[in-house]
Amino acid sequence: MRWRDIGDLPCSVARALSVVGDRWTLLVLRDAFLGIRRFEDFHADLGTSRHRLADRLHKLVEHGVLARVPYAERPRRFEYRLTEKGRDLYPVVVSLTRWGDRWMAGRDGPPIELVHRGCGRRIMPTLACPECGEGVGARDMQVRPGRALRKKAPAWRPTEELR
Amino acid sequence: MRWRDIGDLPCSVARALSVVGDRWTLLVLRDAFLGIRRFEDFHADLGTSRHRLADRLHKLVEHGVLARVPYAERPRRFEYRLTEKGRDLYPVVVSLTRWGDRWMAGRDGPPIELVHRGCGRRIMPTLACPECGEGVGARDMQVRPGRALRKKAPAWRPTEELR
DNA sequence: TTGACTCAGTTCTAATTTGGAACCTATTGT
DNA sequence: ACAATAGGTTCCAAATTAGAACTGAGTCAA
Repeated sequence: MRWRDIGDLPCSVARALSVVGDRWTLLVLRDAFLGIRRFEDFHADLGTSRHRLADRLHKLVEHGVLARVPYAERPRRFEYRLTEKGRDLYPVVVSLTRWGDRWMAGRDGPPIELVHRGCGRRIMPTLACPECGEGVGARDMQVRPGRALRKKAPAWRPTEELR
Repeated sequence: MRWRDIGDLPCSVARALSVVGDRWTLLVLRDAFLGIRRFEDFHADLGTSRHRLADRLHKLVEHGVLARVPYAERPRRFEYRLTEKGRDLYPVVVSLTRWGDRWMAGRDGPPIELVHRGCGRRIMPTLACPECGEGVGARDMQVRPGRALRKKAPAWRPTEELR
């Protein structure tokens, strides 16, 4: 299977990765969440080739994750801002940050820290059940096919448990 | 900058992506969270080349995300199981699922559904503050440099807000 | 005891993707 | 007139990937 076809699979992870699963794309988004908006700033921060960067930015605009909005006329200049769809990728970036902090940090600890405006404390957001509020991990969740899958492939049977 | 050097950046997202940011790797992990453990099963489910698959599995074992454990002698056979480090990537996979469900699902809705064992309800886990329990999004969090960065590059100044 | 089959790979080649440097265009500033 | 700035595009070499074929160790059935 070719990578460009993964977006057609009946799997939300695959579909999400068809948008953000390329090299650099999630780092572009990390920068966007840090407030970076302009081509030259992305380029300076990422160190990727201008070529790749232009391609990634345009692809994210195509997918509606970033919006290309003018910030100057004469000469016309654009910047790239997160849309709602883009901001909604925050949990992905935070989850990667959290994992990197826990498993890949050097002796000096995490490179950045996050403060929750709501309660003022330094925290790293975690996954929780929106109904009962409990924190959840892989073992707390059970999978079952949704309507889309029951329709297409009624025989599909996910394992009882995530392990 | 070459992709193989991103793990050296003082950024937890970059370091995490140096392990799971390759094509297919997060789909391998999705399968692992669905209970898939054997080479042939991964291969059948993913449709990637055996070549790539073998490479990705071994790389994940090297990084301690999967463990290669024997499940048969004569002939010796191994399966790949999530370690604690691997299970800790659950939030990344769930966040991608959630985003894919919201923004990329077809008319029939999400391909799979999750049930929280704790409260028995069908939910999709969300990000929350572990201290106060509030759900959090990009705009609720503020960034500041951690000790590692204050030491190395005291002038580094993240933007006031995530937008 | 030959031959088919299973599982978990490895090897090879062609096609695709990437990285890096150089170049382009419009405008402003000196 | 000349350099600088911002945001790209073009080109090519190098790295990565996809797909098919092959390997090897052991089992099973006739």
